[in-house]
Amino acid sequence: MVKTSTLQDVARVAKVSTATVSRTLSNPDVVSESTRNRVAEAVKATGYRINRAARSLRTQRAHSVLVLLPDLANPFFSTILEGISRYLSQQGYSMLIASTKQVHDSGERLVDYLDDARADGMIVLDGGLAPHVVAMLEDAPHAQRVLFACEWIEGANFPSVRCQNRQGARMAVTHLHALGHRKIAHVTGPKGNVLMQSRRDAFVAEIGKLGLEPNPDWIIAGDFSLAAGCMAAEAWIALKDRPTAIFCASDQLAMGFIAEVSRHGLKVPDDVSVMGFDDIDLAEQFIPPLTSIRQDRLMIGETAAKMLMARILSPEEDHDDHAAILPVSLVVRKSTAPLGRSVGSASA
Amino acid sequence: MVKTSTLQDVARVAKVSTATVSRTLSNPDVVSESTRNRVAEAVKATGYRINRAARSLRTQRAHSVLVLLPDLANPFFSTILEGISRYLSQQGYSMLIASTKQVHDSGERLVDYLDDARADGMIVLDGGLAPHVVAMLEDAPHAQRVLFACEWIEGANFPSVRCQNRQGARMAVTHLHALGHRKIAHVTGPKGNVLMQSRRDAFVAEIGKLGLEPNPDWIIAGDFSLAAGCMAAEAWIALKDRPTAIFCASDQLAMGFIAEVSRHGLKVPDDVSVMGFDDIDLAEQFIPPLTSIRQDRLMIGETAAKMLMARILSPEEDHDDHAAILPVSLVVRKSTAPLGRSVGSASA
DNA sequence: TATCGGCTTGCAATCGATTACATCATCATC
DNA sequence: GATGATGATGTAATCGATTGCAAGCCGATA
Repeated sequence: MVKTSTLQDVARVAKVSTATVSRTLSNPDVVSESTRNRVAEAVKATGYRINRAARSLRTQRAHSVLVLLPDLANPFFSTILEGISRYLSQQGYSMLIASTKQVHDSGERLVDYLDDARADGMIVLDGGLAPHVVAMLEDAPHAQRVLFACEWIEGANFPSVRCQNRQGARMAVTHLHALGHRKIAHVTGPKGNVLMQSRRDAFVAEIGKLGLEPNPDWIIAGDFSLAAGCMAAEAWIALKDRPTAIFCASDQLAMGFIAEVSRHGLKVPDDVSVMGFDDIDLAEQFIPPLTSIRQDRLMIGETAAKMLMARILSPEEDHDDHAAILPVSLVVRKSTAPLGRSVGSASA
Repeated sequence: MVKTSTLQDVARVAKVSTATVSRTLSNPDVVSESTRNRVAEAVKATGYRINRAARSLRTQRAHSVLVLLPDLANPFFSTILEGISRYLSQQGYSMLIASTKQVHDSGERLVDYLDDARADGMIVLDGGLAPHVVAMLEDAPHAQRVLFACEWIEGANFPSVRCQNRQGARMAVTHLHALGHRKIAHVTGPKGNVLMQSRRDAFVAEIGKLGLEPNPDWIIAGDFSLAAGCMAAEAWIALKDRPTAIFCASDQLAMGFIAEVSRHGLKVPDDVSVMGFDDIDLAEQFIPPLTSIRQDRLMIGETAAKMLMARILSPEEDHDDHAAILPVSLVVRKSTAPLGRSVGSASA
């Protein structure tokens, strides 16, 4: 922190009281035009910058929002952050970042961020919070200030921004079915994860709806990671009756899957069609370019920031937008292909 | 921000003055044990949380650091952020994030973060700041509070954390040379970028040192992105005399390059060896797994945070660690192979 | 002319924590 | 018993901005 001029300095130069300067800055309509000009000049002359700590103390507003990630190193979140930050900075708010793991390890409590005037609200991108942490957040008056994005907590009542996970899974199955595939497998996300559940349940439902044979062996447990994708590929290879198409719950899973089957000399999509979920930036450049379900991560971020800011700025108001469900779309690329193009001929 | 109990409340419960409570919390040694216990109990009873805005106002310390990225959506930075955040939170500091582009677009000035008491210092991951922005940062007393990581500003005097870019480029050339390659190309980073310059210069120097023919056509201008990698591949394909190995200035470039040559029916590493720089998470899972120069991004982040914190906590002291140069290492995977394994036979 | 309302502006309290300085008790020393 | 050192605690000013209230000024109205 660096010494700069204060309201007092500006007031002295403009020959008015600090009250007038403050009003000029935050509510210009109530001061006369001549004063306004004088103050504006004084501000320029002194290079005045408001002291946010002082303003926060007085107004009880931190003017910043905490974004909570399960894992900072996961590239999936970066575009969401971009969206959040874009809206926040437009509103004069700053973005604090922390990871749930780190907060936990350092012995801090999440609610501290709210309680100690560091943040006015938080956007949580982690549906895996421990129950006692959730309980603290649910306690009034914190609950008003918390919003979940992407993931959420089953049974809790926080506002949230989600994408159409079930719809995405349905689109995936429909796509593979339309290509002629009848034996379709699913590699799931991590156990207990709400996204994993939504996508898996919708997958199972859609399989049933299309009259396809449900086979428990064809639902392979994973965890969204590249490594899990590799392991899923091993599991798939070991199957006696191999599905011809795989719907992975994340792009990273799909990439790991493809990498591993390639190592075994199998080709995608010739030997097996594989698709992902998320449409991360790299999906397009992967070899083969990945068919995926696209989420608009920028919009997720912006929507989340917007909803939270609305609640922060008018806490009294009844906000009826309790959950924003954002659309997903199917992006067809090269990792999925019609059944029979070469399957059967090439079981290496 | 949410109403909580204050120092006053604790003082009342513990039947001491606020001064004593404050001392107990920040400098326990100077209060008697009995008082200390009484205060501790009162803190627990009231659920007291320090108000950071008030503390910041009084101490002139924001207890947070701004991290400035060129682009939030770039996954390269996420692990660095993890490293920074890890060290900061350990020190009781928070991490603010902004992108240079956004700050610029919103009309804010970077120095405002320092001037308005939002941050005590900043870590800049963008070497492409406009000169007038750099000039403002160089002005005392800001300069003490700014540190560059990964990239830096040529000619400016900020402390910085870098990795051995030149050494990395040398290792790359040596590796390819050892595989028998004699015609080696380089796809560069963006024009004007300091990393691009370091890597390119070291590349050129090493080519000369090994007695290889320098060919200006074999230095292809890129910009670290996937798309640029694709375009570089086009350029390479169009060459009459094609180099047999390509050293790309980033992994994304290498991935784009490989994707594009694959689309043209060429194989990596059979038809051409390609390697990247950075060793991002995905490099290992790419097909083929990417040979790369590894930077320890977690350590870059931690080191940067540590150096900056040292300067923030004792600004008087003379810090002699002006630039930390972190080691890189060669990670050999499947995208590079000995010359002649099949080159020449397969110019499809 | 006295009164009133509207518009501007100033005074001063306030937000919550820190800290220089003063005070007080205790105990050792001469 | 006076003196002073030591340690523990309290008093009150302070950081810089905001805002309720009061006051001053103006012209309009009765």
